[in-house]
Amino acid sequence: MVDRAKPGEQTRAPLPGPRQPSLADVAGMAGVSHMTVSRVVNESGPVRPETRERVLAAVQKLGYRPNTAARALVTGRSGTLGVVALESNLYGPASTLYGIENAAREAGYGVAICSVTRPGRTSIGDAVESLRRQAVEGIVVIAPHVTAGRALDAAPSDIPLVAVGGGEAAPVPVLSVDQYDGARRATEHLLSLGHRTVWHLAGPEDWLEARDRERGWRDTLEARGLRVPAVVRGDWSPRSGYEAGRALVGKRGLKAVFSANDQMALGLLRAFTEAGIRVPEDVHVAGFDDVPEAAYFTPPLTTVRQDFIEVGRRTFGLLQERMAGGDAKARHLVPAELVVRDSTRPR
Amino acid sequence: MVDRAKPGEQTRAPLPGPRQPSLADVAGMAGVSHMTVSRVVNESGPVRPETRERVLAAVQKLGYRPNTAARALVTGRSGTLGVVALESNLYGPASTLYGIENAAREAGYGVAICSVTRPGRTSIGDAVESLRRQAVEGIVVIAPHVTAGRALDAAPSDIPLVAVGGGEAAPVPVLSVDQYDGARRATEHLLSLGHRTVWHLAGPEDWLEARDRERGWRDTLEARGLRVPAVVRGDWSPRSGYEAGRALVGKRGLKAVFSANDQMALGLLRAFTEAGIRVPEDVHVAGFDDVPEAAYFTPPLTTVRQDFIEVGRRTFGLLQERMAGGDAKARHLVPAELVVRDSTRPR
DNA sequence: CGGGTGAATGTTAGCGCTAACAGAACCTCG
DNA sequence: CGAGGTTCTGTTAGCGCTAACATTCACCCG
Repeated sequence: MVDRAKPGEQTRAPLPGPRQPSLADVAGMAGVSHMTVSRVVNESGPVRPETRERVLAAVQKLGYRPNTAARALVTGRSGTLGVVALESNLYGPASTLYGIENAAREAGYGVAICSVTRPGRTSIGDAVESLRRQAVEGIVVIAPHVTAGRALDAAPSDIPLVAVGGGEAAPVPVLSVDQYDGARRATEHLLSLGHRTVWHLAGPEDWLEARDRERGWRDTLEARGLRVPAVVRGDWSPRSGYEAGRALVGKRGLKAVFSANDQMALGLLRAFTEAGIRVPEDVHVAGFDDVPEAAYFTPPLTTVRQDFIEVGRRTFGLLQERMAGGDAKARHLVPAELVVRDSTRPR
Repeated sequence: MVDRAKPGEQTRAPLPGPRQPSLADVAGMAGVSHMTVSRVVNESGPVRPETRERVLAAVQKLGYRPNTAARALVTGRSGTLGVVALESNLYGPASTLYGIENAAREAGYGVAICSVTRPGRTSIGDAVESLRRQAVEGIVVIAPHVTAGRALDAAPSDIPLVAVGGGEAAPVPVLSVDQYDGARRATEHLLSLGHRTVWHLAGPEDWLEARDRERGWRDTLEARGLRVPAVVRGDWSPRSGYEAGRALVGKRGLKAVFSANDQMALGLLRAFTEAGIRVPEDVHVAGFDDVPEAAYFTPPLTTVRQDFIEVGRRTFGLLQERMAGGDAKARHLVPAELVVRDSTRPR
């Protein structure tokens, strides 16, 4: 399959007015060759200050803007990166995207995006392909999803590609927050309050982050020889947290719950409130993410902060390295930080 | 000022391996001219089925991918749109972006983004300029901000540009949710519960959305000859809502509050809870946005839903129209919908 | 059976730019 | 003063593609 999209074909009016000025136009006005203009514009090669002035004046006057297509054609570099974003309206992915985009722009790159709703081997492959058609020089896949990991197995090897939050086995460099350690910290914090065990409201099974967090929780309990309660599973949404909360109400020995994200924790709190269970008096609750709202939940939520902006910046760095020829297959971890609030106030 | 960014200049390794296959390569393998290949690939002009087969096979075998730069150079069309996003990690903007991107991709366009942290005439201008350097064919500015509106006054007229949530006076087509009407509905709903008046926690003064919501609230009260309490102002964040809530506690006649967004409403709820004021028993609260969390606040929040995905889709439609030569300067409104929940349960 | 017709294919030019080299102008120094 | 730099500027070619026109070929019809 090859590019068949012909955007706006029928609808487009003939291009308006006189075309954009070119190097030649500027050159004509400044009385130099187009090559001199190119040198001024790109600051490549020596130009007499006086000549430069004339050229710059002409550039200004004509409103000259380099034609990226022509430049890309001859240099083979488009100056654009691509980002594949899964569920990009979620807080985490959106912030990560933001971080990447900022870092990229500072380095002089443009960013093209392609979002995917339902993950899967094909959809991510399609997204990558769609970006390649836009001639991106490198790709970041924001896809903390198991199938995403599998999709990466089939990742093209002829374009630099890095992933955020991908699995360990991914055949590409991966950067992610240390979910495992974050979960461990949250669980230990809950245990430090004197509980016999900690329940876990996990995220969807096919999300790597959900798995890592669950593993961190489980390992912590097991390392201490504590009972590991059955996992309750949600889908990240507040609604699923609410439903899980209703299911948890009345469980014997329910004293501490670690939710795999803040939104589900919110649902939990809601369900507990409705059932007359008080947090933190009766049950302690911790979340994950530290969304801006978390500090204002009822009660304010103890949670694990992920610095998404930092993740975005470092991801870009990783991609840049990769584009420079480095082929680190390594997995890079950004530490997570426990933020203690009222939902785990000691009794 | 002209493009001076030279991405990855020093770091970049010489391009790896043999270059990407070109039309000529495919042509050679299929035993036809490059022009025939072009026709097959673009489905332009007649090609004998048998020839097409051969060409397609060669395309497949070589992994041919059209070179966008070359195509853009000769056609003058890049197949890319640009989106300037302000605070793109907020729920609303992120969702809008998502909607635009989806609609654009379906129509065969790629999307380049450029986010801006602090708005202002220059920063938005810079963003637009940065996108133009990426040769986008049209631009959407997501910037529900007053200064954004002003920046749009200086918008270049030689590229199709539309805005989301811009002011009425903007010299470009604007699409937005009907903030005024939404605020009116929320206020009337609160009044319908039998209150003498409704307090308002407004958003930042320099946001158009904040202004429209405030106006909707004020007009509703004034139309009924009701007392208009002094506006309390926040910055959209839960924290500012919390602070506003503390300021409101103890005000005489505080029975109903309309918050300009859900996050601030969350802060309000928090402050009220801490002060022993019960919602909805003592005070009624309504928000704006209907973020996914709103239904799970304590108590679940009555709010005004904005369909951001729809906004995104329609914005793209507007831009497409504009690119086709239409020059509707009109302002398009998407209706907002009141969602009633427990925070305004009648007493 | 010649000439018209239309479908299928090929040829050519050029989009705007940069790389690579070629030339001109100016120095420096023995 | 001229060989041998240096600095500045110009010329040429070609990136991969599509638009426009040119050509070929098969076929139909009077």
